[in-house]
Amino acid sequence: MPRIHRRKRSPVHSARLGSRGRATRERLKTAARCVLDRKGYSQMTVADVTKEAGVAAGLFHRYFPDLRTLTIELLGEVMAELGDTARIERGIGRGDWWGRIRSHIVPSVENHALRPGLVRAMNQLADEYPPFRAQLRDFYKTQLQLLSAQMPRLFPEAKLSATEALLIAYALGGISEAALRERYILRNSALRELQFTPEEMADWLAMLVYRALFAANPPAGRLDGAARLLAVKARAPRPGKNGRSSRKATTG
Amino acid sequence: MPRIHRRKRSPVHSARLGSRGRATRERLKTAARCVLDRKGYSQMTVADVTKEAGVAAGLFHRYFPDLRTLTIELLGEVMAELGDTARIERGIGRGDWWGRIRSHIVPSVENHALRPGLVRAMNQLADEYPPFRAQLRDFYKTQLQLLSAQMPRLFPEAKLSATEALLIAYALGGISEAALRERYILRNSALRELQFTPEEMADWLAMLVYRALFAANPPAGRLDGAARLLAVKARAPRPGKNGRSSRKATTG
DNA sequence: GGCATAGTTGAATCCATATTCAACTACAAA
DNA sequence: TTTGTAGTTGAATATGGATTCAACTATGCC
Repeated sequence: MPRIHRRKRSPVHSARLGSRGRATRERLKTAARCVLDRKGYSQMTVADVTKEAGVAAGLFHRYFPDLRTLTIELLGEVMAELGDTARIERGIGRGDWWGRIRSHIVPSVENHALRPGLVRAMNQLADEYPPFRAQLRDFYKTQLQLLSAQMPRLFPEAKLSATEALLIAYALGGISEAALRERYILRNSALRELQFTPEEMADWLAMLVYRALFAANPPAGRLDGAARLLAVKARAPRPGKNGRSSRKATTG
Repeated sequence: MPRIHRRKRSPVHSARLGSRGRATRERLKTAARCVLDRKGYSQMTVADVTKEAGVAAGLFHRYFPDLRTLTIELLGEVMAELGDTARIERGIGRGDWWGRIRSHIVPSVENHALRPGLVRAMNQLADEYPPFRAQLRDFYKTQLQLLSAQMPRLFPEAKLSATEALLIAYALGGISEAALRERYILRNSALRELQFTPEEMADWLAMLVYRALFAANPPAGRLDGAARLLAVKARAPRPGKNGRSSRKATTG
């Protein structure tokens, strides 16, 4: 966590900047995006950013009070792009759950594939700075609620409360979160060798989410990269009366 | 990330410590466990630990070269306890997948419930220090491989490679990881109000994992807390020929 | 050109923490 | 009781950044 000291002479307000100033401010932001992606938030220093921007160290504080403020501004912009749920859901039929799930996962895969460092930085900042954590949570929540808000009506017999639905939504969100972190952020070499395209990755993850949610495979027509997964399923769809009967599923 | 400076006069080797020394070393470890749980790794300072232990600041370096070393020693011990997979799998029948999944999740839930801070600290340290990241990955991998190693044989028709199975295992691991983080580490207030016991939480998560893996509900006999989830499933088990047909699942 | 203002520089300073160490204390063996 | 050694203390010092600021430069306007 970049140390933040107390003194603070506030930077020049953006509105009072001339065009040269605005340009420099942008240069710093671009540099920061780059450093953030390379080193992550908790390793970033002011010197990293000014060096990357090709600018004297002291200039930083003319434009930003500290690294955290800059980072929040930056990541906020990324989130705004990503979180355009209207765009994500465009063209998805109301009952087309396979399509909906998949089209929520696709941009997330792309984001991890394209700027893994930024995703990591987001998590670091959220871990260290509660207000941003809240912001990030809201961001996810908005996404998750598109799913969880439907659940009670989708499965009336289960009598799910809104909160129970939320728990399920968080859990399902973890499916792609974990896989994408392992593949793109930690760059697990085995997973890299799979050479999945982002599309295929999205197919596989959407498949798992769909199955966890519906206890069934998605409609077979449009599975694309994930069709092979249809064969991943219990051998005996109707096991006997007690748990032991599932022993049949074993190999050998 | 606690700063680690260069100089370093190495601490007294454990073997040369008298009984008083060993006791103090333990006291520091206990204190560190406590601070770690309270503040996490990246906020912890040497002063925190010595203060908690009720000991002069300088004494720390007689026993440990730096915070990271101490933390690794500590978390390694926690992992050793947790990773006793022999114990976890004891008494589980070979084909009893519901039992196996559930009994892997239970200790993880307990760990989150009991010492959420330590789990968080593990992630922070792994994020900041690659060697520990490798160690942690190995730890999970051991667990995951109990699952992924079986998959190719479990679903021969899917022709899963070992790596593809691993991807699935990571993804499934994310289910409980995300839910437990949200509930116990971030202390999401809505989820807390659910008042799930660790047992119930484990039941729900195991249920979702089982479904994602087998595209079916687990055998009905032993679901305990999660029985209600059986009703969470697609209304039309055999949708028509193309994707659109799943529209039936919609409310209204 | 002369002037005013915005923008830039980097050496000086500040700060929170880590790390050392010389002096001190507690204990145990002789 | 003496004395040697392990253990402890906390003030002094070292570090790696962040932050400031007085001097400097570029730009645009008259």
